[in-house]
Amino acid sequence: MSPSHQLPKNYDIEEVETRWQSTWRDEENYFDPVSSKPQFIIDTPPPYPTGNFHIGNALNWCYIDFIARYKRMRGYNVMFPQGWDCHGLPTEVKVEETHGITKNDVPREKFREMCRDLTLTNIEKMRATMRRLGFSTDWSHEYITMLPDYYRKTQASFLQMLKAGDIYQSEHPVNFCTRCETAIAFAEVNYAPRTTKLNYFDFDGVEIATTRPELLAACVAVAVHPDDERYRGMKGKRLTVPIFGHDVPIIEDVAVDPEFGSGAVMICTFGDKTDVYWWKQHSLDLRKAIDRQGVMTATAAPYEGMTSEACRKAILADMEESGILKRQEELEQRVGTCWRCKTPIEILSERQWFVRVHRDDIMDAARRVSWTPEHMFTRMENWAESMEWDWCVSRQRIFATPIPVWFCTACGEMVIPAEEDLPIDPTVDKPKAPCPKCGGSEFTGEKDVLDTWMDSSISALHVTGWDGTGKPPYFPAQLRPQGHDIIRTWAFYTILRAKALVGSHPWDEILVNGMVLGEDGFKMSKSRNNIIAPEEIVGQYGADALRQWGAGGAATGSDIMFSWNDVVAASRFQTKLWNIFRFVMGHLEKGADPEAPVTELTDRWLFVRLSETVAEVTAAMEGYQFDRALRAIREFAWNTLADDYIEIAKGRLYTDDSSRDSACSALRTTMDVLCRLLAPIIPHFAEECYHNLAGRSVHAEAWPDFSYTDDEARRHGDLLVKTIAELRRYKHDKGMALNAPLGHVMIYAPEPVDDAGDAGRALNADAHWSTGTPRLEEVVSGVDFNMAVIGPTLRKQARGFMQAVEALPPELLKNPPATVTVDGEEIPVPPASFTPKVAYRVAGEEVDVLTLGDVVVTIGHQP
RNA sequence: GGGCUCGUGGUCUAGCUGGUUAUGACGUCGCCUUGACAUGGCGGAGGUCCUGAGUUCGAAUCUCAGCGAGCCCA
Repeated sequence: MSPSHQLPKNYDIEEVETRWQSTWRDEENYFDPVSSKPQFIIDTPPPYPTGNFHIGNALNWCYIDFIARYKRMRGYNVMFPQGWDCHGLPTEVKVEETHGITKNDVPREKFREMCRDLTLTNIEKMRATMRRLGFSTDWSHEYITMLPDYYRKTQASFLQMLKAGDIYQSEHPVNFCTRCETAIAFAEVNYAPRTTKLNYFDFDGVEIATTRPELLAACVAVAVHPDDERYRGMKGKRLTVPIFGHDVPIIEDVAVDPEFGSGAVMICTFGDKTDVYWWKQHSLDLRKAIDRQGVMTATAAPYEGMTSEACRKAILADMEESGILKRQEELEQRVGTCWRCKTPIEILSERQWFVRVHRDDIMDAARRVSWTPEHMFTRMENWAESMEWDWCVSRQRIFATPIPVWFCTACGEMVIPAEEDLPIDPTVDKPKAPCPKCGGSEFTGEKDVLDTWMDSSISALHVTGWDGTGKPPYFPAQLRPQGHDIIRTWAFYTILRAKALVGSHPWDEILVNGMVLGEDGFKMSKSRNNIIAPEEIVGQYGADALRQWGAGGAATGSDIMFSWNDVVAASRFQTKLWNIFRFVMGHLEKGADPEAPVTELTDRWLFVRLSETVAEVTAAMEGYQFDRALRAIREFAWNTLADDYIEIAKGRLYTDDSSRDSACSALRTTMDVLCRLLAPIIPHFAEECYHNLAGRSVHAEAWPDFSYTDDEARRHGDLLVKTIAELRRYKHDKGMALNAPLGHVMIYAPEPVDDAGDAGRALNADAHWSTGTPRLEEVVSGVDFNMAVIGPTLRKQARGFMQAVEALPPELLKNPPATVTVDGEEIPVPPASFTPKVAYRVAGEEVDVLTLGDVVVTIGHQP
């Protein structure tokens, strides 16, 4: 017999999920600008449109979607926008590759157009994946940073900060990638280990150790530690630089490490960050030996025109030949590299644009944000404390937001556009008025463009309705979800910009998610061949299974290993739920009074458990602990509902008894609540069930407000479940089938229990409850201590007390004395500090006896 | 070198403010085709809770040190 006449036996994941995805309407997820509900705006991460929505994105978006759906059910006016952070080098590189050109082969605007075309194609691919994962995105709040509507705001934000003095241009050493031919920010520098040679050579009589001999031409001083006896009295002397012949001073500085190399270091402009520090501290000269392409300049003649690599070899060869190279040592070092292309960065002094970093302001704002997990705040703090230079925001690239300024050709005055004229491209557009200083009409547009983080760091302003000035109408956003890998960039810069432009923190809360690792425990990468694409998972097990993996795979915030096991377990859970649901629907279809009250013990017990589950899941969702939420739901559905409740109440459902209606009501309510609890995590499955149950969409329903207390039902129900479990074990141990008939069963409990016959039907036995005492011989076999009472009450005497109690004669264990003797001292026996363990012996009758706590069960041998 | 996180049966994992059968999943072994489900049910085996010291009547849980892993930064 089919349990339900309406529902198919198998849950067809692909069919159900795609059916609902084509049924749901985008409008259902739109933020309502005139709603009276409290707002919940999520400042979602705008991914880089690579064309692949990878599994790390998927995890992040699962979290966001759980929250968005949950908050909607809790009555919030939710905004779940979708941005695309388009600008940047990878797209330029891809375009160059695909078209077989370099950026300078075509006009700038043509190149940008190619980049835009590629980006739009990629966005389309990623949108498709996102839809298949069932995210409740508000597509009416999509933003694309490369389009005029958005980069107009980026330019407006630039001008506002420029006018406020928070942006300035200056010649200053910057990190420079010679392959990308652009300046980059510290946040874009990664450090990679590498083995290099430390070269010792004779520098006009002083031994110097350096890893960068090619920078000899850029040497501007030699530094030693002031306490270093070897160089006592050398300060102020001048040395002649080998090969190049210019003079440099000897200086003293405590930052020199006397233990490293020879204790004397040559300062070049610039070998590393420390050189910049010394250069500033001691007002040294500037000698540029390497240019933007990484090629030696005229300063480095006769090595001019060589790459720095070739120059290094040539200089070392020349040093060796002239006998000044003394020896070389292997050295492990960590070298700064460009995060996009892995090329070692150079530090070049360049005219660039900078954003002022007001560290204390930023940290004040960061402290007003609630961080989950809390320790992620420390990362922000550490990063802010280590910032030494301002944020370099200019880039010498093409596909990016143009810096909207011109310079007067005649007098050099900087001219900026009016806000209403934005967006502009200063290399194409012209100022509308002559130069205010000299009246000149010839201008040069700024060719530099902005760091892409200048685009994405105003996302919080954009989604809260910013139009380029003033305070956004919905500011601040409620939540920023993001990965911990971009705390030093996106989170840091967003706080910086919100503080600078609006004067306050951008969001109330930030939820930081972990990284997804491959099944082997390592970061997913092509070289390890451990990449799993979301499409692969969805194709086999569906979006809901992937979402369950995201919810349950790890505690929110910690890194999560991908595991096919978890996905399979997730899909099995859905199968189990589907069978539960079919079973329930089958019984509801057979007819049941929907208004019938829930009266029977087992049914009321189920409600108690359901009520506890709702409380637990709600608390977990409030704290973004999706793993706890899912675990509580699974535990309830699989163990409490399926294994315990249904197995016990099943027999009653097949009767015509009036108590059947009570069970049907309990099941109807339970399925209703369960669907709502599941809705944020597995929206397709929950929708399919709920529609069959209630004929409406579960996603338009409120979060369940189910609260039920019934102490008696809880006590008696627990007793019933425990007793039946024990009798199942009894049958199992006897080698009986679980549905095999059992003889006369008497359950002696301390309180009268009315189970409506459930125990008898579940056990296929003639079962009766009694408060009497079985006529059995009772034997005290030991004692159970209640440490939660004994520990705090007796402290150091606890051990002695327990020994004293164990020594008591059996009859005193059943009727405890007022005091016991511990170390010769009479101490009072705390109430409820122990209970005797009681065993029962058969007294004449041929019965088996089971004891569980204070319940005794006797089982007759034959029916 | 500094900071952060973590170290629990074969594998992955829960265990937040300390309390005596340490959770679950996968795997494994045995029994059961019971009127929702064999993608199932019931039961079992399997753990020095990384190591050492300390605090405590009591430590997987708190403190310190060590070892190891990952991430971030110098």
